[in-house]
Amino acid sequence: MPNSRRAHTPRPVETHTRAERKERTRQTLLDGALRLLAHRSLDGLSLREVAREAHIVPTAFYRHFESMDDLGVALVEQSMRSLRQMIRDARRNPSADIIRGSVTILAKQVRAHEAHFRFLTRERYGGVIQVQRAIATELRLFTNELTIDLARMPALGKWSTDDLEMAADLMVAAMLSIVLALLEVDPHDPDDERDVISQAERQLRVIALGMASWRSE
Amino acid sequence: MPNSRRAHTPRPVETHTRAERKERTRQTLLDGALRLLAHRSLDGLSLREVAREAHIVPTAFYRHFESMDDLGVALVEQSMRSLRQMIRDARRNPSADIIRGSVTILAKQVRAHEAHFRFLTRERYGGVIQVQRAIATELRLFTNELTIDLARMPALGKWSTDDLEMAADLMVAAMLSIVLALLEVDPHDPDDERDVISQAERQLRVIALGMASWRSE
DNA sequence: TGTACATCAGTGAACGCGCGTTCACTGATGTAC
DNA sequence: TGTACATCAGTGAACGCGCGTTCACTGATGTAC
Repeated sequence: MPNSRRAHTPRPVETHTRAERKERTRQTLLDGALRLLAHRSLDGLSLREVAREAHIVPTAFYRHFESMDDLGVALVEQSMRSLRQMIRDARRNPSADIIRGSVTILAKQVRAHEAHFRFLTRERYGGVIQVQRAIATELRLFTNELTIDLARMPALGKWSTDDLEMAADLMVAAMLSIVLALLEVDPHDPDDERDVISQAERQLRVIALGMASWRSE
Repeated sequence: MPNSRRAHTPRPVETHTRAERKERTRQTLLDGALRLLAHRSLDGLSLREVAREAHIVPTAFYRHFESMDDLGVALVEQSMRSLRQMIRDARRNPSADIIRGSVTILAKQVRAHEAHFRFLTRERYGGVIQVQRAIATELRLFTNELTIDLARMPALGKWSTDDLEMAADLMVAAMLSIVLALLEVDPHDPDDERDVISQAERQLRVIALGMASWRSE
């Protein structure tokens, strides 16, 4: 017996439970929004555009999000998963050369989740206040974790908390500028990308050297 | 004899030539737009809002700018004047402690032109491509000048151009993150501001120390 | 200095459009018996 | 397993609104003589 359902509900695929279908549509909305945000900011994106991109009627949007701001926050959460994954990878990294290893992981994650990183860097100071706050909070967590990692290093055992934070903050600033450089580089010019990575490594090495000669009070 | 002009043309002030009046209105539009951009991005700002803020009918906007994008680029140019002024101040600075002097100037300029710096940092990755390009170009010029300054320093005489650029780029990244921290700090909490400035100085000192131990190939 | 005409910054009505949001609805999926 | 009812993701018409842009205009300022 062939499928007798009418084509009212879109995409009569193999997943049939309501919850699964709903989750699928939600993800379609998020993916579509992220696609539209590649070259624009959340501020200039309309609910109707996002619904259109997801092949859904505008009113159905409300079954998934209260507003575009709400969707923005969900997008931050999803993008942050990429960021956290990166940190976990870097932590697990047993590489002898920590700097080279970290930059390699950074570059790989940025390439694998370009849209997410583009969204995060753009909205960090972009517009919607809730979104900005969500990003700021996550970045502060990142800096705090790095501070703790630094505190555990024998060479920095005598540093003041203040100085550890200062150093972690500087390293995060350097990494952010590396992320931005990676996103700006022509993604299919391996030479340019190699240059950016080489410069990134040297910048982090300069910071490490500076930390080695630093005398914390 | 009292002023016999009818109140058709707004604000019958002492400047009477057409050119002066026009320039004044143009500036009113720019100032109003900057005010509206304090907490939002250019992408979400409408022509009619800007006209309203300047007490002008929407159609009169076109006597001054072709479009909102055009106004955006003009705003970049104006904001960049603050940035360039800062660089000139820093260059002229005969301070014994270059780092402390530079950070002081940076903080002063940011406080004196908060709206400009807020606009620049927000739109750097914000939306309108022309605006982004204008900002990126100006920042590259800044980095290039700093590279030349570094090349002139005796201690760095043997550095490769590549490494000089790497170091200048790192310093600019650090300064940008300082600007962002200054803009985020509660502007009327002098303690917070002092902490940010102190951290900024130490970060630049770490970089300087690192450069001192760096062996350029 | 006075007159006649040109310029042009700002006006105001009008347009068609996409927007966010409301509402009553449909019909497939889920559940209780 | 079959039936009757509840749930709810998605529909489609409708709304009022602010938007960018056009157009013909006004009247103060500028210019030529």
